[in-house]
Amino acid sequence: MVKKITQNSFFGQYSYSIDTKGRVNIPAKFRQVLSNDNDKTFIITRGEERCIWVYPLIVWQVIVEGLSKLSAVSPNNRHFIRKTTRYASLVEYDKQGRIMLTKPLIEYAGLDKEVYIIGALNKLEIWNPETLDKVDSDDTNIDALTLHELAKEIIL
Amino acid sequence: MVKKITQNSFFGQYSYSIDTKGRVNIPAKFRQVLSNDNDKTFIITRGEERCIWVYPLIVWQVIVEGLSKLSAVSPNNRHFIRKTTRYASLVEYDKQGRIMLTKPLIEYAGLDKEVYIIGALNKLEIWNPETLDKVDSDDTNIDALTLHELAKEIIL
DNA sequence: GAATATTACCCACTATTACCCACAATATTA
DNA sequence: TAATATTGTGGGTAATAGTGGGTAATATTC
Repeated sequence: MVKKITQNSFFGQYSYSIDTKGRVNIPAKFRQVLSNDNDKTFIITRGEERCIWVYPLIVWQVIVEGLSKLSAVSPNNRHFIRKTTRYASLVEYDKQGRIMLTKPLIEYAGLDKEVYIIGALNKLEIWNPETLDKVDSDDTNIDALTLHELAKEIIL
Repeated sequence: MVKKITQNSFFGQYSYSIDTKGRVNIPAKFRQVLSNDNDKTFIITRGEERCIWVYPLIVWQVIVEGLSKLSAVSPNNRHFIRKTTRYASLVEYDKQGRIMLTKPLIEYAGLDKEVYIIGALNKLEIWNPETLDKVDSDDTNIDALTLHELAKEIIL
């Protein structure tokens, strides 16, 4: 039995392949820490930097709640809400543990046969390996000083 | 019964071997000081300088808590979270007290049959002996001033 | 409504992992 | 010192995981 403490908490990088039908396996390690009330259901949507974000149903619901509290009067908020929900799609995994990705999302993330699936705490990310490596090595967006501050607060 | 004060606190260096299935024994001395709530579970991940870091579940949990407080909206935070969690993997030790290392981590640390397992306070480190010796004798990375500062803070 | 594409639901095969049991070497206890 | 328990290491086997594909049901298009 899986510990409560690790539920819906994902980390690690895995290499998987998409088949001709657009299906990808959800890594077994991730399926094992899903809380039961997710009911095999994920929400897939556009992530930042050309990846696909995969949220367990329960986690997604919390996000929606948060969004609904944002006032729709502010243009910023409206934009953020639209951006987050517009490309979202609900999927269930099959007997073999695979979900089917939508064509628009596959295209958005530029996915080929091989993909990386990485755990990002409350969600998963699906990447074209090349894209991830590029984003990873490109630290022009990253402020080294802030990183250093973060590292001081969180003892590794 | 083990004293609270020594729980999840590791010291010393041991020599062990990895078998053909990628399993390594967790030294008995280390298993004995694990707090029960770890439930035989570790998180293994990439360490600095080509070693593998092995965190008891409870220790890791504190790190994750810190990370969860960071918003994913900031690129800096996303980068830091991904960097920290990307190569992590949850493992349990078996009846014989062994954990199974993942292929990517074995490769990263350049592990052969023989390894050193050393206690590093809140975590363990698994090294290829050659790599450790090299890192150990090469102190060009060490900033003497920082060492001096550390020595002032921590009475040895 | 017919033709075509898409999806849901099976089944099958292979590689990997989890779960045993075994045993020698070392440590502990009587 | 003899007996017993623990530790480190190896290996066999059943179960699981990852991947591919067939086909019937459903949806879409003309």
